[in-house]
Amino acid sequence: VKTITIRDIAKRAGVVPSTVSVVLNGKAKEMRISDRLANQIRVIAEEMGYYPNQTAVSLRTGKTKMLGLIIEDISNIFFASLAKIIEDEADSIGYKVVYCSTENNDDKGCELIKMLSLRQIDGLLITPTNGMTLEISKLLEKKKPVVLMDRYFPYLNAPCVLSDNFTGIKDGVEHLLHKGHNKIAFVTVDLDQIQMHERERAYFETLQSHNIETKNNWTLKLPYKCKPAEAIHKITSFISSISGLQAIIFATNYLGIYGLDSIRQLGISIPSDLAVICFDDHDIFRLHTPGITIIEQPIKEIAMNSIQLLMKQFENKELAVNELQVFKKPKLVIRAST
Amino acid sequence: VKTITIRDIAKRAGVVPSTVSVVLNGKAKEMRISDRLANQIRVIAEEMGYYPNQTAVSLRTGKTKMLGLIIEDISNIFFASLAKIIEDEADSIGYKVVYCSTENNDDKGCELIKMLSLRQIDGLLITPTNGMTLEISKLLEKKKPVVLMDRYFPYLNAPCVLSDNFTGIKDGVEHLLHKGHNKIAFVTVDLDQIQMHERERAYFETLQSHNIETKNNWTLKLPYKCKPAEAIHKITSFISSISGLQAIIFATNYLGIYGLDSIRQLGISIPSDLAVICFDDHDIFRLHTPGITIIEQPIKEIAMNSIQLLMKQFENKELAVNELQVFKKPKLVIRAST
DNA sequence: CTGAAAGCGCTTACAG
DNA sequence: CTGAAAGCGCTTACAG
Repeated sequence: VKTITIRDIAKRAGVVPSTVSVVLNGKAKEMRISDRLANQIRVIAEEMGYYPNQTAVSLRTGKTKMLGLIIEDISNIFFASLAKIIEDEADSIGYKVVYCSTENNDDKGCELIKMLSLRQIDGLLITPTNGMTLEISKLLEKKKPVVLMDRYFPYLNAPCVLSDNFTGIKDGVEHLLHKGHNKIAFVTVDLDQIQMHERERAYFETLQSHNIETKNNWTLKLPYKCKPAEAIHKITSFISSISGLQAIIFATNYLGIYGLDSIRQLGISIPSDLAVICFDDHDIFRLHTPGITIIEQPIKEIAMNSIQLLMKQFENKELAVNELQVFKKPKLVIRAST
Repeated sequence: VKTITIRDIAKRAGVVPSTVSVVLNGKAKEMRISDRLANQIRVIAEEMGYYPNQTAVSLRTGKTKMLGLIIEDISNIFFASLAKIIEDEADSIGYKVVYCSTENNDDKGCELIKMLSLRQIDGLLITPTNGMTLEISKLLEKKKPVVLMDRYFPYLNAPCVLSDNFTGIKDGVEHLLHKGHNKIAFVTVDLDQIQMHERERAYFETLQSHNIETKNNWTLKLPYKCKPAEAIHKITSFISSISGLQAIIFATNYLGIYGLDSIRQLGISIPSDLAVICFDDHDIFRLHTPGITIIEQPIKEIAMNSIQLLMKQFENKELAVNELQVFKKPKLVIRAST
């Protein structure tokens, strides 16, 4: 099956290919081509079922109308949700998106940036790993449109859109304090990522600013990629090790799931009025967690804002300083308990 | 920042661009280019940080090394999991993947096929909606490599890789019968998709083949995109409407989640020994469902097999008849109860 | 108003 | 062994 090109149409219309190109790109007026001829060309193109070869267009124009989405893991519900909103937004401006998972592996992440660059991707949305700093700074030098999401590098002048992790946890802590819970534990994950640091910092600083006692052994740091059984065990013994515990904050929902489930599953006796707050990634989990308070990630806001920042770069607009680091505040959602 | 092309290297090496191309494509031997020169060219390319422009390669060769993944919704954990495995598999053979969500909308699905085609995508992996039949048959005509996943059209000769939904439910039913449960309800979703029909058929036929009574009002069909609250309500009253109910099968995990959660959440009194089986999509859910039996979707097998079938088509191999419709059997996973 | 030409960066058949 | 040329399908600056 031969594909229809601009030449085929030109031949049929009795004009030269460039005329067809001009018409089909809506520049007929500009080039003062008669309406009659322009229309005729459009009709023929339609009849012949012509679609421009995007590869050829890309080679010529240098634009692929494709976005690269580099995330930790597409099968993770947080990133999958992000991916959906990004797909929708990209679609609305005529872009398709190529996704790639870093699996939090620096080398893989850097490789992905290279791969996508040589495919002439127009812009990159990245949830970076720490080891990607250099590669990202190269992109910035090349003026390649790029937006970091969810994580950022303090010393890199890259546009980024983030959860306001600090305020999220701060709000959570203050919610608990307001309810009269002063003895609050904190469960997090041992990941050297800025967002995890921010959450931990918020936990300590908020309590301190309210003159509430904090103790290091009220904090549990689970290894990244901790096996569920191990996580459950550690969380359980952690909880029972603190007498008079009134509340617990899970700094990631991943742990939250294991944690809450573990509690139910093992039937551990914890105070039935233990207040639980969990940093959350997605809607779906809320169904499973009656009685807990969710710090809801502003996924939609992050995704939409990221695309906007990318578009500004496409238009060669300078980003204002206050657009370089955008913080989207999580929302506290209180689930009715059973 | 100027990008390095084959010409720059040629100039530096004192040869003509085609020589560089030949060497860099590993055809130096073939073209009887001296090892010394070949090496020199490779070194220069390396030094200059050369990467071939994929767009140009694509235009010339007609291959983009990109796959299109058309699914219902990337934010759905089933498809996200599929997407991850497909990403990995594609990566291992040097392909990137562009994803698009149909949202079960026929028009959108057809549009996506067109969009991806004009981007010269090398092959398509599709979980089709019913209305995509025509567009897919066009692809087949054009000999465009395509594999349908998870769903298929009985009258379309397209390669497809599917869950063996019938056997999955059949195994589930027989598992229940074996345990001595004869009064089994079935909760499904009102979607005109072949896999849902197969699951329902398996429920009825398996019971009938064992001479077990079935009644139509032991089946609940929820509307697609039923709101959680509504689903919970319907499932709850459905369960309590059947006296002496011994077991229940959820034909999708989506419902399963709502269903099980609803039971807990509303504290409805159901027989504590009610056996529950749920068609499942992904690992993560199993954590939430102690005591139920999962019919586990063979996601990994489907994804890997699909890529293989696509590759065969890339190599212009004819597919054997038994490769045209591949059924991957779900696995029964019995979760320890609390 | 319209046409001829150059060129995006590459690969490959062809000629020496 | 190596080089010159054509061409993938398009867009755009240029010339009439």
